[in-house]
Amino acid sequence: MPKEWLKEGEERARFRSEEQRPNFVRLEEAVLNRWEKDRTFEQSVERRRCERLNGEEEGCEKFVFVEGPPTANGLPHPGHILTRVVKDLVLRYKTMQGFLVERKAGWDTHGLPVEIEVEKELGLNSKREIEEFGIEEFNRKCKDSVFRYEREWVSATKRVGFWLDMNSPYITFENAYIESVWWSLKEIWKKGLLYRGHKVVPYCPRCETTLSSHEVAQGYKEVEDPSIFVRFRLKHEDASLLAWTTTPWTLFGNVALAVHPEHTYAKVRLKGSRKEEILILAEARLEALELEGLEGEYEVTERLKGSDLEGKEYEPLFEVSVEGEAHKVVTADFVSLEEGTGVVHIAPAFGADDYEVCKQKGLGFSQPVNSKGRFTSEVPSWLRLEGAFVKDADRRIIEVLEQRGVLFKESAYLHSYPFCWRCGSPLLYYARESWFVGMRSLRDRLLANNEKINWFPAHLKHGRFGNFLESIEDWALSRERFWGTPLNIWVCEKCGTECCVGSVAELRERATSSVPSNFDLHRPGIDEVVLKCEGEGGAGEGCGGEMRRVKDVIDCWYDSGSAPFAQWHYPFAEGEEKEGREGKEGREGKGFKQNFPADFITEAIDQTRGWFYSLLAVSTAIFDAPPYLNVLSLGHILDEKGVKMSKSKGNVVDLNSIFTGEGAAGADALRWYLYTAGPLWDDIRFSEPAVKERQKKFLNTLWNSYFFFVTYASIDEFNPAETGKIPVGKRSALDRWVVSRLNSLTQEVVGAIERFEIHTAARKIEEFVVADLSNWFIRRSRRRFWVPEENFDKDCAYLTLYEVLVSLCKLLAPFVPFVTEHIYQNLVGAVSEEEEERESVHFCDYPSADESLVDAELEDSMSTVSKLVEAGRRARSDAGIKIRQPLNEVVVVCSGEKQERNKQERNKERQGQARGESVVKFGLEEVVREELNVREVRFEEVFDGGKEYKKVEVEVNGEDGVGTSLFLDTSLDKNLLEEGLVRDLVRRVQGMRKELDLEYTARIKISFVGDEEVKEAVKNFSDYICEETLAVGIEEGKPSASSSAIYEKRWKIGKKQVLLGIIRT
RNA sequence: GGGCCCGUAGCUUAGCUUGGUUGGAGCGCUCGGCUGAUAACCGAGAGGUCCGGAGUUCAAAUCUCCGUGGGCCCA
Repeated sequence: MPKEWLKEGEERARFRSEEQRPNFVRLEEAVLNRWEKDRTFEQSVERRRCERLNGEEEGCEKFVFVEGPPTANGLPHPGHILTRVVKDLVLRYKTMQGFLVERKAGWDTHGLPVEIEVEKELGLNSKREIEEFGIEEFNRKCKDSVFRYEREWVSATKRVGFWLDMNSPYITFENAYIESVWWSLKEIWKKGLLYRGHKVVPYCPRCETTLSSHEVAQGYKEVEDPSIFVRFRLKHEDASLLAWTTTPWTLFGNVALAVHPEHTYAKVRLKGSRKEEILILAEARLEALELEGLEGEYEVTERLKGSDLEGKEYEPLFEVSVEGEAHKVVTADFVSLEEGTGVVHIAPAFGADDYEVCKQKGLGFSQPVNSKGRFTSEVPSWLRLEGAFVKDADRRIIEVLEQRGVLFKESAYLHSYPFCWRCGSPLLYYARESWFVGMRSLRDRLLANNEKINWFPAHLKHGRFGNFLESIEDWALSRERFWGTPLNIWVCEKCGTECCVGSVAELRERATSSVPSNFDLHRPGIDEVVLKCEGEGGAGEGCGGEMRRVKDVIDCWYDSGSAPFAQWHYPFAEGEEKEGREGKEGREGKGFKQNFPADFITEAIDQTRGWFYSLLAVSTAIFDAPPYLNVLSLGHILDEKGVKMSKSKGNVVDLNSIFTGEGAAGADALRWYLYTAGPLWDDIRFSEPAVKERQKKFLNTLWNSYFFFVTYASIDEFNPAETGKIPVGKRSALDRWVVSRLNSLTQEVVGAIERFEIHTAARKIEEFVVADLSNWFIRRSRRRFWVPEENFDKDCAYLTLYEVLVSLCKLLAPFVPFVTEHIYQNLVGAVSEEEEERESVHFCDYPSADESLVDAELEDSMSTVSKLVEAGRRARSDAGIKIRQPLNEVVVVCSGEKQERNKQERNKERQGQARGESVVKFGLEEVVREELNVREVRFEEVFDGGKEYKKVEVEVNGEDGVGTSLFLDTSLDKNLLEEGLVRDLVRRVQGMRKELDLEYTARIKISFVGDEEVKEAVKNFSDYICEETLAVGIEEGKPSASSSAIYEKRWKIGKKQVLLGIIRT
């Protein structure tokens, strides 16, 4: 650009020059520093809070996100990084789309896993030892432990570029949070949904604690247990029901026998060698008898349905007292015919199904085992089993059954049985008293609220999650533990009245002694608070006795399920609650009502029955509303072998090696890898080389495209602001094509992100960058940039590339926020007049497709062009003529319609010229001509090439492509050969310039030694050679002076030897 | 044991909704070409029981059923 174009005193805008091979890690760290310094994240949010729309100040629409709180008592795992970068992508995208997206961090801090970690550290082994150690101190240790790795979490979060407000997070152990949880529990209590009951839970008798399902799953072992078939004699007829069990010790707790109501049962008369008797069992399980060798020694005397057996009474096996009705046959759907006899022994103290069926049928309860897993005095004394561990008593029990003549058969049974993962004791399924939330009665509401939620992937809605809701159980809320939100129920020691305290104020009001202002609501302090019995409602009708808190804490899933309101200390936080989100007012508030329901949450698939459920459960119980409208479930990160990464397996990749150090890939590379690996809901097989590969493929190509632009734009002193707007319609076909592709791409990307098909969006962008932008547009345009003089087409090329790069930055900003920020700040920051525009790509609006710039026909034609070029190259390859050798022509044979279109395209250009517009040189034909290095491209309907022409079929999409073929003229004359030779020389000189690492604009002198043909070729094409290589001259002979400024190299071109020397001027 | 998801070249995967020429890419491998943006790129080649079986159909990677291997959640 000539200097004289500049107005006087005007500073020339220059793009900052770049390294060809950037250190992405350093680049990212620089961007992070700048974000920190400029408070870019905070600004990106605030700018949407109060934006000028149509001249009026108005807050933007909210897009509400709730952070699923992690626990910081362990290091962040690649799986956590995945959720963080997915959240970040969606939230940045929505922000750029103009939504106000606040992002409050959260920490999940309570629960058994935390306690167990601390127990390990302290060397404690049981609840009793914790109590001896002191609950206060123990809980203090727990509190410390949950932030042990906070620093690592915060730094990892920042390092991957997850913009999250970690300065004011919600923390589940804080009093305010607990108070909100208490409030919600009281709401549930007021609805009569919080009740005390029994639940059969996996229980370790040695540790005296229940185990969570996760812990149970860790401890299954294959063991051999006794398998016994036992007769239960009917009271009013001469027959026995035959039942099967693998846990003889549970027979002391027998209360009933269960049969399936629909299945057929057989009355069987045994005869032959055995003592004659009548047994009843499921017909389908008669094989149980046959296995006993009774084939042919029994006959079926009667068949009846299970329901016919209901109500029959039988004689108890042992004299154990039962509270309530007992020893009857009941029907139950869970009775299976796959094992046993179809008659199931029911002990409500030792089985969840057993407990449920007894409750339903109004039967009693018997608990002959204490909390240490030992028999109580309920067991008849003559058995001498009192105090014995239940699992050790099986042998003795079998002997007694044998003696009593009720043992029908005994064998060994190999199955998997759970053991305590910590101490190795066999677990018992054991009925414990527990507090429940009556979710079963809310089933229909849960299902109805689930209908209002969009699930990604969709199958979860009515699949895994829907099925789970269909058969929802009451929520066993209480835990007999220490570190958790204390259950806010107090019971009167005198009259048994229970009350639920819903706030700290209420606690203070009803306490018999004063509660200090900074009172910690955790155990053990809260256990000391005694209330005065004023009846349930606290209206003074109580007995006046002392009320003490039940000792339980609550399931920490309830904590995180309360996040939508508890993070705002709802309903206690004052002055922030205005209208709800649906209303027109008050959308700017920070309170619960402005942020409910959430628009979006995402976590890994294992949260389906975890957080995704606990949120819905709490929200349904209290507000009867869905807590989130869109939920994205993510897959897990597996290691290279496809095994889930976990601490215990030791296969967790240390992500620090990706974020820091020499040759590390960086956060953008990691993000891009995770986004492109596959659908987010599928598991990802993670490997570091794969991350590197993504970087090589995508980030480097993106960078190179940018680098190319910056390099040449600097040489040419191109400034988009000065060039001004050139309507896309006036630019060359190549420009119009890439702009069309960009807009098509934008359309596809936005659509894919909306469906959370992030991988589709990312892969489409990658394809565009690598194939369309870099390998086609830029490669094809190289010569357009290389022309030394000013020209309209060059301006078009620069402007087009510039615009595409800037748009691409915006399109990519949510995906790879660092490199796009860096590129954007150079491209736009260097030239834009608008202060706001310059600051950050993340303040920009997300691109939307301009459909007027999409030219499907042109895209189609270009794809045909590339097919023709491919075919031409194949033809050359077949003919053994390299691309550098110019040829006379190619002839494309295709339908008349196609030719017509081509003609139109050419006419358009000519009309443009006729109107005096700047010359648009690059039509599609031109692309083929240059790519195939031929002097002419001809289109014919029919062509018979003859033997000089190499014919190749072309595969062209669409109907008019049928029968398209290409003929390459392979004939060579002296002039063509000479030009080919010259191009070989130019190529060698360029290679030498590159080896010398010369400035792009450096001038040189060339010397050469070669045969007569070389001499003649150089003579005829010396201008061309000089122009291409920026040489001031080319001379025959060895360079006169041998100095260090001379670089000589001997080349073999075909069969010729050529010596080339270049001299810097 | 139950529910849901996944299985395509040595590896990573597209295609499956709506069945229709010869299942398409990338990495890696062999050969050739291009290149003063590129760690790239282009052309040719080698590499597939589309997990197995059955069914529906004129036609199945695609739809249905039954297996099998893996994953997740729950018993």
